Amino acid sequence: MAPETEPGSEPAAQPDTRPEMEIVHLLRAVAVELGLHSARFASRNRMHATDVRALIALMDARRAGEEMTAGRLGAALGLNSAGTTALLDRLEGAGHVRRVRGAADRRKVVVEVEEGAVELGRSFFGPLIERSVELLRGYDDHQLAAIRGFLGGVRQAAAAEQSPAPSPSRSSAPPAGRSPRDT
Amino acid sequence: MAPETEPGSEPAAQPDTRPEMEIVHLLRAVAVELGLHSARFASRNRMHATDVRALIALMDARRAGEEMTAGRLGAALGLNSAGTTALLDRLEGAGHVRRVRGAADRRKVVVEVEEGAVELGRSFFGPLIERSVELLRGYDDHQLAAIRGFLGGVRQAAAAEQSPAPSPSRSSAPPAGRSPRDT
DNA sequence: AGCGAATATCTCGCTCGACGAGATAATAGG
DNA sequence: CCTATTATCTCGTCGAGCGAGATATTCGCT
Repeated sequence: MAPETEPGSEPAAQPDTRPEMEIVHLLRAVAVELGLHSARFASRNRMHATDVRALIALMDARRAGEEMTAGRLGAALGLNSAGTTALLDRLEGAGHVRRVRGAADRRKVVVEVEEGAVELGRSFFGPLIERSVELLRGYDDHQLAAIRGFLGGVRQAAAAEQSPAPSPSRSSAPPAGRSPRDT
Repeated sequence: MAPETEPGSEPAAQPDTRPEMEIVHLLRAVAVELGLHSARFASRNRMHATDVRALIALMDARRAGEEMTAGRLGAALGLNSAGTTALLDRLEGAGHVRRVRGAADRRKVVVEVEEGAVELGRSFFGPLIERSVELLRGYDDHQLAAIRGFLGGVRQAAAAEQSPAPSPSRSSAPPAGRSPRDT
């Protein structure tokens, strides 16, 4: 039967000592640490987690050359329209973004990141990115392939995990596990 | 002048095309995906992000054979005592944990995870962990060392990052980073 | 053109997680 | 024992995000 490990205490299922677990926990630790890093950036600039996620989404879009509308941003963050409006009010009030009426479709509100916010982000996340690149330079192609493969595999596993309906998955993953959307 | 990339649009600083950036972004994507995975677990079980983090902290402690008190848990999550009490009320109400008065020090409240919650977590995160282990088995020691090294390095970089404590700007930016703690 | 349906965002009222301040209970020290 | 300290809980409040619905703009159909 199950061996007791701590008399007088919980069963405390034995730990799973496979050597691979070390890396699995390490990955989780990195994810947590990156989250805390963002949180630090947030509170340091009087923002909340959502605001930071929004800025990142906006910069990603900018980098990709696409314009980000209020609706798309809200969808990307899993917020409904009311929450999105509140988010934009906050970001705009803080001077991080600017609302611009859509040129083609004037119902839309295109959200543009202020140069200052970009700079703010770069100054905070830049060093971490540089350090990461530096670390990666120390590995050969065989190793880089492993890192890529492992991260890509975990990402897929975490993303695809138990989805009952294997319907056409849009290119950039929908809100996942969430879809408040109104209207 | 900086070369224009998109006429009629923002300056949109050019993308940083270094090949290492692919992995950097991949790591970020994994972190995001793991976060969403937890969020999925949370909403599927009518919990919030904090509740899941709490359960994880509790199970980590359990695995390490330490007992987790209300105070230590709150500190680990960055909650103040009021928030911690509310959190425990929620978790206990949902039947995921149990409050037990400290045996030695009866002021303390030891939080114990119910077996059902452990099972719930295992059934949700288990497959992802198994898949990760499986992926890792496909690499040789040289590659595993790279994965470990990279993740460990990024973790350190994200954790240690800039904390020079410039000047205690009390009233305006108190929570800075972490440790609300009251008392 | 003209009108109703669809779409994009905003406004209002509410819920609930988290905070600050302080109350209560138990322990440790002299 | 009496006081300082520690651990948790209670109470009142703030604010992020939700649901419902209002408003503005565009699209499709006849």
